[in-house]
Amino acid sequence: MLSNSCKYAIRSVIYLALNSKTDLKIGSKEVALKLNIPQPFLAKILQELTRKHLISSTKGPMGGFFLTDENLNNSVLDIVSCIDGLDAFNICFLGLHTCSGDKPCSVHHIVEPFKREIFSKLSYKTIAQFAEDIRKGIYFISLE
Amino acid sequence: MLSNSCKYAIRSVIYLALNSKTDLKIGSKEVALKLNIPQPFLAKILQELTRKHLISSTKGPMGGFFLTDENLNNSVLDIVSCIDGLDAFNICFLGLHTCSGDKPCSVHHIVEPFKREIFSKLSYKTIAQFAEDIRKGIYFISLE
DNA sequence: ATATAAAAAGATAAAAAGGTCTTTAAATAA
DNA sequence: TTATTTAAAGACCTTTTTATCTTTTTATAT
Repeated sequence: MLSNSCKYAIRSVIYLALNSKTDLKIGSKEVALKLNIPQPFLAKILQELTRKHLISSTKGPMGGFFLTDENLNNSVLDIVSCIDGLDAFNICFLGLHTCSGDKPCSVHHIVEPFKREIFSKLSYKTIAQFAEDIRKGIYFISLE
Repeated sequence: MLSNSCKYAIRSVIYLALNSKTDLKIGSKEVALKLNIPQPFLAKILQELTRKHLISSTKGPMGGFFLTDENLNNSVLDIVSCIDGLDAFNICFLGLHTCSGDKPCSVHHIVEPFKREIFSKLSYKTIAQFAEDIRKGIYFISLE
C-alpha cells in the first residue's frame, strides 16, 4: 500500500521525533545506519521532507535534521501525502473505477472500513503523539 | 496492495467465469476490449494463468480461454498467489521486519484484522461463488 | 490438405520505483 | 579566513512493472 520511500520516511521522522532536539541535530548517516536504510536514498527522502517543511535541517558542522514543535504537530498522513500522495486511500482494491457503496466490488465492504480507519488514525494523531506512544512502550518502531 | 497485473487477472477470470463455457471460449481480444485492458499485456497474464492451470485455453479457430469446473473451484487467492505471490499479506504496513502482536507497530491493530479478513474471504470463496454473487447483483465487477 | 484463427513464446521497449554517486552550497569551529 | 562537516542538488544507474511486437505452434473449419 505504501511505497518503500514512504515507509522509510515515516520511520525516519519518528526516529527524529524520539532522538533529535533543536540543539541536537541528527545526520542522515546516523538515521540510515540505525534504521538500516540506504544512506544516499534516505538523504533524498529527508531532503524532500525538508523542502515540504515536514522536518527541519541545517547544514554545516553540527548540522543535520531535527523537528521543530511545528513539525511535531504534523500528522503521519502529511508524510504519506508528501511522499506517495493519497491515491492509495481512494483506489478500489480490485482496480475498478466505478466501485462505490452503491456498486461495491466483491471486497468493498471489507476494504472500505479499513481504509477509513487507517486514514483516520494517520490523520488525527500527530507525529508527537505517535512518538509518545512509542516512548511509553505501547507501540514499537524497531531499529532494524 | 495488489499489482495492476493481478487486478487485471482477477477481473478477467471473473469475466470468463460469467461469460465463457467449455463450448464457448473467449479470446484475449474480447476480454481486453470489454475490461479495458491492453490486449497484448492481458494475453501474457492469461498465458501465465493457463500455465498454472487456473484457467484453460485452446488454440486455433473457435479457440480461446474458458474455465473448467475444476478452474471454477479455485479461489481468488490462488490467482493472487499466481501473479503477485502472498507477500503482501505478510508484510508490516510500516515495513518493519519485527512487527508482531508482541511488538506491534503503531497501526498493527488496525492492519492485522483487515489482512486476516481479506485473506480469509479471498481464500474460502471460490471463483464460482464470486461470479454467482455478481450474477445475483450483490456485488459488481464493472466493465470499464 | 489448406487456410485461418487463436494461443504460446520470446524478444524488445517504455515507465516507474528504488538506489548511487558527484558536485555545490552553507554553516560552524578552529 | 580556512578547513571541515553537513545538507542540497542533480546526474546517473539498476530493477521491476507495465506494455508492445513478432514469430511459432496448434486446433479447427472448409
